[in-house]
Amino acid sequence: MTTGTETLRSPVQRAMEVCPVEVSMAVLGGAWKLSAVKYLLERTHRFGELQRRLGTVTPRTLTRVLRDLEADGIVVRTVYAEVPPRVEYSLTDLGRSLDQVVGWLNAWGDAYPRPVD
Amino acid sequence: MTTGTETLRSPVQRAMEVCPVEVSMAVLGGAWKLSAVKYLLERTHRFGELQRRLGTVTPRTLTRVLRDLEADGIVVRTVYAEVPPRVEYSLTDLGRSLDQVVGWLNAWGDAYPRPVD
DNA sequence: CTGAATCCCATAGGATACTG
DNA sequence: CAGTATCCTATGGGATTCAG
Repeated sequence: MTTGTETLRSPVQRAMEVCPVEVSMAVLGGAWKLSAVKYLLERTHRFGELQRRLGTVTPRTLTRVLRDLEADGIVVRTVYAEVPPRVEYSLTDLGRSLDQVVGWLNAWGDAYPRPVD
Repeated sequence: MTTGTETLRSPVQRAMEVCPVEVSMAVLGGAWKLSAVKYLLERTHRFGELQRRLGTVTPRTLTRVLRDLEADGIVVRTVYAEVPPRVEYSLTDLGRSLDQVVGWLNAWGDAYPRPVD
């Protein structure tokens, strides 16, 4: 399985020099990224759909997040030549391989202990 | 299970407003963090041991990483009143609960496709 | 040995406004 | 609708030096 890209983003490159877990974090770390993947595991989404489901993300940030995920081979972006424009985001095989991980991270974060008042 | 702390770091607080996976990333995201946890899952480490095993981390950064993990209830720091000083880092129950996740993220990062030359 | 102090820079990510 | 463009700030993280 390949990413479909020839050049890796520099954070991912640097992570590879250190440890496999760092590679995972270089690809998946950062705000909104795993939430977006979580929704895309559910089904294909349009840009506006993702924005609404994420709640408070700005279009600029969401664009960057999706572009990174695309560059890292997680997401595929499909543009339809229509008016008004329609762009759909879905997961690659590599993206779908995150199913288990996302499930566990979601469960772990959900069980994360809230401090007592 | 509680963190032992009363106040959460602000990134974690903000993540809680969004999604459980964001909580996980707020706690585990960032350079060196998961690598440190990975080694601590193996056994207790002294500061210098961790530094050497991580390879190129600076003491300043490693200190911040460990302090964050401590504040988030993942790591416990034990200071021995000796000369020269000895400080040992180990995992809390919450930290050990990351065993599976770290294993999976390590495997996923290891299998992450390198681009063809 | 285990940091703290200081300095520095790049990046992440929000706010706001605009466009094909 | 799906972004760009511009501006801004906070913070993450490295380099280097110093200290108990």
